[in-house]
Amino acid sequence: MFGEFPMAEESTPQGLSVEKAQRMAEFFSVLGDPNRWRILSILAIQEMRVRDLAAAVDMNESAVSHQLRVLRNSRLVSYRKHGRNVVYCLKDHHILNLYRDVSEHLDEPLDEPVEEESAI
Amino acid sequence: MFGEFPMAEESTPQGLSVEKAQRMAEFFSVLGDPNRWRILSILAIQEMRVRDLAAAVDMNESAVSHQLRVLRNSRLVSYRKHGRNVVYCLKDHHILNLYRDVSEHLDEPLDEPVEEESAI
DNA sequence: TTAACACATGAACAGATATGCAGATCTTAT
DNA sequence: ATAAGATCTGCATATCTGTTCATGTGTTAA
Repeated sequence: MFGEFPMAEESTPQGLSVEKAQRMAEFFSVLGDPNRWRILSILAIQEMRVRDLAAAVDMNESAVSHQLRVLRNSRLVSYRKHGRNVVYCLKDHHILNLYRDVSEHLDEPLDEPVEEESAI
Repeated sequence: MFGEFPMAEESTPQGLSVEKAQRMAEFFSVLGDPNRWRILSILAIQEMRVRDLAAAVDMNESAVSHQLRVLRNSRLVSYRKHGRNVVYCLKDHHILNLYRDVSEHLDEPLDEPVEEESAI
């Protein structure tokens, strides 16, 4: 199930390969920006053209365009052209699962380290 | 289910609040680094002290310690002290769900924009 | 054709981030 | 007590990232 992310013990655990870790990190970085989340959350409600999107998130149209490119490259949004307008919409709804999972995580309590007696 | 992430249409869709988007982004940023993924993936296999972890990911012990602090602050790892050693382990296994979901996403195909006839 | 509009793109700047080094803390061993 | 070991922390720095401004491309309207 976890591919390169085995749960079984080994003598020298490898974990993810550098390449896979890199790809993971690249994707999560895309969701590591608040403005991209705001854009995505609006597109989850309704598709919208760039101009209106910029107004909705109170951002420069250019900035939104730059961010939309990032989201396109990550295949999180798709788009279609309406004359001189470009309408964007949420493409991969997997993102809603991510939102839910992380939302739950953010509500979990924080706990303290445990002190033990003997050394390793 | 999605809290501030409603699916229903509105006259002026709001999407996530700036604050919620910020918290989301902060968490995803933590997973936006390849070395942190490698650390997490090893801790998913077995708990480990800092020194061995550093050797396993071929990183400076200081760098690993810095990253572990980030992971601690995000409550992704927990730790316990064994004498002068500190043993870290994966705390929140939600991360395995995230890994699975994103892994699937990364394998999805990329498609092209659709050209339409009339303007908006 | 010309002008206005919508969006994309490239360069540049400011702010954020990861890493390495040096030093500090705390623990165990001699 | 002294030394050595394991980890953490503050600082400096090189790199990355997001935004803005200016410009470019393509489309609609006059």
